[in-house]
Amino acid sequence: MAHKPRSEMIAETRAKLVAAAREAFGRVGYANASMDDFTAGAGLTRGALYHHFGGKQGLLEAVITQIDAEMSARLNGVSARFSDPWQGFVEECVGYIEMALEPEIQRIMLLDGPAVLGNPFNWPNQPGCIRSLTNSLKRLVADGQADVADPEATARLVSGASLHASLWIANSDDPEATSKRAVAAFKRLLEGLRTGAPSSG
Amino acid sequence: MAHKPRSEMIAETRAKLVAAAREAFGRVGYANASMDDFTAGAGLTRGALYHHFGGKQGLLEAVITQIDAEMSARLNGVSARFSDPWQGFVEECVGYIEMALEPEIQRIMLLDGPAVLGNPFNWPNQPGCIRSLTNSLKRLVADGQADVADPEATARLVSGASLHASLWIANSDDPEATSKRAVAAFKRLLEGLRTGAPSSG
DNA sequence: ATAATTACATACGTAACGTATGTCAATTGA
DNA sequence: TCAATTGACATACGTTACGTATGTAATTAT
Repeated sequence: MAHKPRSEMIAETRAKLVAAAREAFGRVGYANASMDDFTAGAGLTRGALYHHFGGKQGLLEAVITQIDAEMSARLNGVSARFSDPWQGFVEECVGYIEMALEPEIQRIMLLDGPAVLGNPFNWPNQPGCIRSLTNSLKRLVADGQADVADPEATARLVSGASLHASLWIANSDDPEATSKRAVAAFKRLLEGLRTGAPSSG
Repeated sequence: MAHKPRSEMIAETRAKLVAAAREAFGRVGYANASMDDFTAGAGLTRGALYHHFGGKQGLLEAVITQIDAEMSARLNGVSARFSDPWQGFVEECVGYIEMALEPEIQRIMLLDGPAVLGNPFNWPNQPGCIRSLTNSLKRLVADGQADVADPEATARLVSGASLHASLWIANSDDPEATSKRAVAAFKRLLEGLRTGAPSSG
C-alpha cells in the first residue's frame, strides 16, 4: 500500500489534534481538558502538540479560528437567503443567537476563549462575524433603510447583545420560552435602528 | 490590650481572604492566581480558605458577589443623579460601560467569572445590575417614554451590548476614540427604544 | 470539667503543565 | 550517493498547584 505524502500526513496530524482538542474543550471546558488525555485520544502525545501549536493556548487559538470560520460561513449563508435586505440583516442576527446556543460554541467561543485569550475582538477571525454584520449594516445604510452613523460600532453592540442573549437563553429554566422573549426583544431593538422607525405600534 | 470578639476575628479572616483573592484574580487572572501565594499574602494558609469558602471557586463567588454589590450601588447612584428619567437611564447604561473598563471588573466579572462559574446571569447578585436596568426601563415604560414590551429581556440585551462595548474599548488601540464611538452608537441604539423615536436627525 | 465543635495550619498524594532531550525519517547539499 | 541537517514527533523529568486528610489549639456546650 502506497504511503501518503509527507505534507498530507502532517496536515492530518494537525487536524487530528485540533479535532480532539475541540471536542475536549467543548465537552469539559478548556481548564478541565487534559492534554495528555485528548492527545492520546488522537493517537498522539503532547510532543506533537507542543511542536505544532506551541502549547495549550496555541491549540485553543487554532480551534477558535476553525469555529469562527464556520460561523462566518453560516452567517453569510443566512443573510443571503433573504431578498429583503433588512429582513436578511435581522435574520442574520437571530442566526447569531441560535448558533451561540450550541454548547460547543458557547463554551469555547463565549466563555473559555475570552478568558484564556483575552478580548474576542482581537481574535484571528472573530472579526469574521463582526465584519459580516458590519457589511450588512453598511448596505442598509447605503440603501437608506437604516439610520446608523457608525456601522462597525453598531455591529459590535449588536453582536454583544446577541451573545448575551444566547447565554441567557441557554441558562434559563425554560429555554424555549426565553428564546422567544429574547428574539422578540432583540427584533424590537433592531427596529429602532430603521430609518422610518415605526417604534410605536 | 483587649482582644477582639471571636465573630469579628472570623469576619476579618474572611474579609482578608476575599480582598487578597480579589487583588490576585484582578491582577493575574483566576487561573494564574496561586492559592498558596495570595493566602500567604493575607497572613493565612489554604486551610482557612478551604474552611470558609470550600475551595478556589467558592472564593471567586464571594469576590464576585462583593464586586457586583458595589456595581449595583454605583449604578443606582448614577441614575439617581438625573431628574429626567430617560437621561438617567442612558447615563446608567453609559456608567455600566465605564465601570466595565476597569481592569479588575473586566478580568473578574467579564472574563474569568463566566468561564469558571458559568453564565453570569445565574450569579448571586449579577441580577443586581440587571434588575437596576430593568427597573429603570419599567419606569420609563410606565411614564410612556419607552416603547418596550419586555423590559427584562431588553435590559439583558442592553447589558450585553454594554459589556461587549467595554471589551472593545479596552482592547482597542485608541481607547479614547473608541470609547466615543461606542458610547455614541450605544446612545443611538437606546434612542430607538424611545416612544417618539426621532431616529432620523 | 469534660466533651464536642470551630477555625484554622500542616502534611501528603497526585494531576498536569512546560521543557529538555532523544530518535527516526526525510530532505538537502555536495 | 552519501553525509549532514532539519523536521516531526515521543519520552523523561522537574515543578507547580490543587484537593484532601489530618492535626491542634481555642472556644462553646453540657
